[in-house]
Amino acid sequence: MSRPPLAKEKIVDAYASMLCDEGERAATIEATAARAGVSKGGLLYHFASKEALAQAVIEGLLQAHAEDLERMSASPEGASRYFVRTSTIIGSELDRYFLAVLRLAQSGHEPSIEALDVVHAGWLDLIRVEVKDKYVAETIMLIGEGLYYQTSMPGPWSKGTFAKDLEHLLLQVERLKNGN
Amino acid sequence: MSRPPLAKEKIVDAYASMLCDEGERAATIEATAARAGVSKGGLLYHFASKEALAQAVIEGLLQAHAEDLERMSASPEGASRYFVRTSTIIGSELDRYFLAVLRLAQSGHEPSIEALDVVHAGWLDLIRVEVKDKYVAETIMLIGEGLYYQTSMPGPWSKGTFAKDLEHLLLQVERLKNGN
DNA sequence: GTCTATATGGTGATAGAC
DNA sequence: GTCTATCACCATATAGAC
Repeated sequence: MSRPPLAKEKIVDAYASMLCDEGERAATIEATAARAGVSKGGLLYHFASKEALAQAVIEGLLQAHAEDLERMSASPEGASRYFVRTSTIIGSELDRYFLAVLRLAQSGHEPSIEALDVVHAGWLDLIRVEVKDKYVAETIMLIGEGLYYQTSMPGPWSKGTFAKDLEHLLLQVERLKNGN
Repeated sequence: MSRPPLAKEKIVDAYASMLCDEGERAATIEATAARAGVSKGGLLYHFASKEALAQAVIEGLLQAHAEDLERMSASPEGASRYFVRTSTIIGSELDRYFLAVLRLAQSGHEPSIEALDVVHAGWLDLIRVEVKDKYVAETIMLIGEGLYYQTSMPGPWSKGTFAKDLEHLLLQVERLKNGN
């Protein structure tokens, strides 16, 4: 990373944001260029094709994920609580890249599908270090996943229903872990 | 319903399948027509615009959902177990319509967003009839949601990891319900 | 490094034949 | 009810000016 050209990063970020907010259909090269503040030709100088742009988003996800795994394993609250809690955080870099790659995966983009597999496996592995019972660990992971998908959903119901009950949901996670 | 023209139904089904399998980008009028076995013009006789097609998919979801709620509340195993268990079933009519509307919602389609809110609220309401504790009910719903999103994911990891542990996950749901 | 201009093909929708 | 032909517009990508 060190000092990558500013324009490149702005373009990748714009593309990821477009994918999250408006979907693959709307995430055209021209719309991405406009959001990044460059022209179509300017964008295509940095990324020769749309596929190259997708690749950059995937790399952004993998890097943000690696940093997240470090924070997660170092977290005093424990991996599972960290995972479920941060599932309600939308707008972070990790979150935007994850959602963007998810959109690509959902339209059949193979490299994105593989990247998401790696990311999911990484999270579950860390939860299983803390929570020895395999099925409890999986259940906790599913709660976090469900929470994440609900939170990242556009509708008012999805946005409001679970996120405000986070503390209570974390209590249920504790119950699962401790067997009471 | 009784006896709706066969062609119309085949077209809606083709559009929903395209949305699920290939995403909004690939779900063009022409591709949908080809999958349904009609020409572009033939499709546009039944559905004057793409928006009309989207509306039909939403109606299909709401109807399949209504039927699902009936089965869910009549289910001897209980609403929550029914909900989590059926979250791993992919390929059903309900599943395809849900996923299709989800794709539309994720690209910002307002009517789809509203329909999904209704569907989610309907499921949670029924779970809460069985599971009195609000937060336990929400947790169970999240497990089902997480399971559903993992199962509907293209990658091999997502497909295999949780679905085969379904019985063990249902056991965790019981633990949450019964407080042990 | 960034722009404009342009080639080429896809995409939604209309008109009208059968 | 279904088709072909057609239109206007949009998307990706290239070429070349600055």
